[in-house]
Amino acid sequence: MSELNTDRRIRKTKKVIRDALTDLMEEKGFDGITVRDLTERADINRGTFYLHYRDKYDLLEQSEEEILTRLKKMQLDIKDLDIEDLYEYYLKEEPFPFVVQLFEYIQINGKFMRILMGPKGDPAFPSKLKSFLSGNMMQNLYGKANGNELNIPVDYIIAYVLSAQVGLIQQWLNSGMKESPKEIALIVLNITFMGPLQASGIISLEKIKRKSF
Amino acid sequence: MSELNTDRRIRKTKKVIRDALTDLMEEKGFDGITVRDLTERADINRGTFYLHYRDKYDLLEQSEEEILTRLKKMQLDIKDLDIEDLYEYYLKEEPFPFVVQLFEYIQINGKFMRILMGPKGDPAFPSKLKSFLSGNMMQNLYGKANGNELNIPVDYIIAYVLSAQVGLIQQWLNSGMKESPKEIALIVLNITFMGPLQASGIISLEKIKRKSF
DNA sequence: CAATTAATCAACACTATGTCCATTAATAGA
DNA sequence: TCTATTAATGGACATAGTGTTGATTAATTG
Repeated sequence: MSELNTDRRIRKTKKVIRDALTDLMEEKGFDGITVRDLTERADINRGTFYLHYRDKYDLLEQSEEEILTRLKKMQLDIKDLDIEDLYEYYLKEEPFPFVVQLFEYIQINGKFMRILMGPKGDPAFPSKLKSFLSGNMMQNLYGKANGNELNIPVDYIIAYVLSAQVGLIQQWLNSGMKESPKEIALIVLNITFMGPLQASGIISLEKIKRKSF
Repeated sequence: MSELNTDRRIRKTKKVIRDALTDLMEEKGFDGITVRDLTERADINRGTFYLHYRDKYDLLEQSEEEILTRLKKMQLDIKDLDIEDLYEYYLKEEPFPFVVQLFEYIQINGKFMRILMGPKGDPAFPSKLKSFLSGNMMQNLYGKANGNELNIPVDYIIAYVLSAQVGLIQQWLNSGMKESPKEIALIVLNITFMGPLQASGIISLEKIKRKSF
């Protein structure tokens, strides 16, 4: 409900504060920012800041929360995602719709998310993004991945995939979002399914097979 | 040379400050820490801190730098690493020695690195670690990965692999370093070579082959 | 147009910063 | 063991940021 603020002044104030946050984070990093910095940059009275946020941490949290809750809203219809469904898309060489949707939304908040996940950003945000992605895609992996021949603990598989996917998002943001959401979603699908070395053609699929298999 | 400080007092002071940094970062996150906090926790005079560090950022940077330069020292003998060499290890089911060495060193600084890369840590450290890993392992991938059938830009492959590997390191640290450096190095090798879904047995190698190939 | 409420301004006590200086204590080397 | 050196201490300083308050001004809504 905090979105549907009726008073134009509040909307305007919150906007300039958040714009100031984005810019200043890029310049000096989040923990180099003071409330003074924010209000000077936003050209508002310092007291006004405290009318809306408890402190700079509250501002950051609210800004992140807004992004994550909107992401969660688009997630509802794919709760019972199966690896076989994904496989169908892989065969059709089509990106999975949810992932396209995800990148479309990321694109909207591109600048802020790029900074948030960058070296001057919030060290907690990648974890938050991972646990969002995890909620979507990882449930049924748990079951299927047990008892694999190499005995790699499932947690490592999950950590690998989540971290890699966040890395792809970061690379996309840092390189200026040149690919369309569809294109980048297809890249994600292919690398994830084939593995990085196979998808890039560095190693052929045949070479992977090992004597022991 | 800053390591070989002859004066015992300096060594002692730096140690208690860095221990305080580690503990306080775990408790309240780096940017919640004040110099007062540090010196109270370390039980030294506040002025003493400024005898050794310019501010808390200097302390963090020196602490990270120490870890990274030591890492770089062990890296020298594997500069001309080839993907074929790695492939030999993969076939022999043996971890690559440098990676074992890497995890042995990480283990020594386990607690600090875990916190540094965690949600209360330094958002810049994962990038630093990536660029270290990149210096080692990525040069010759650039050449080989061009002109792959899927036309995935090489930067995405690299971002994927680096991010995934950092994710494995984090998972290892966060789960208490239960696997030996050899074991975790082998896990890294297998997942990287086969891809996560294949290594975990979720998808068979045969299924990956696609009509278009 | 009137009632409401957001934004401003100035002031407050408080905490942290980084830098002094004089003094004390520990250390290394002769 | 003694001495010169230098690290650590304790206290003080100006400066800057924090979060809150109360009185005042200005914008917004219905």
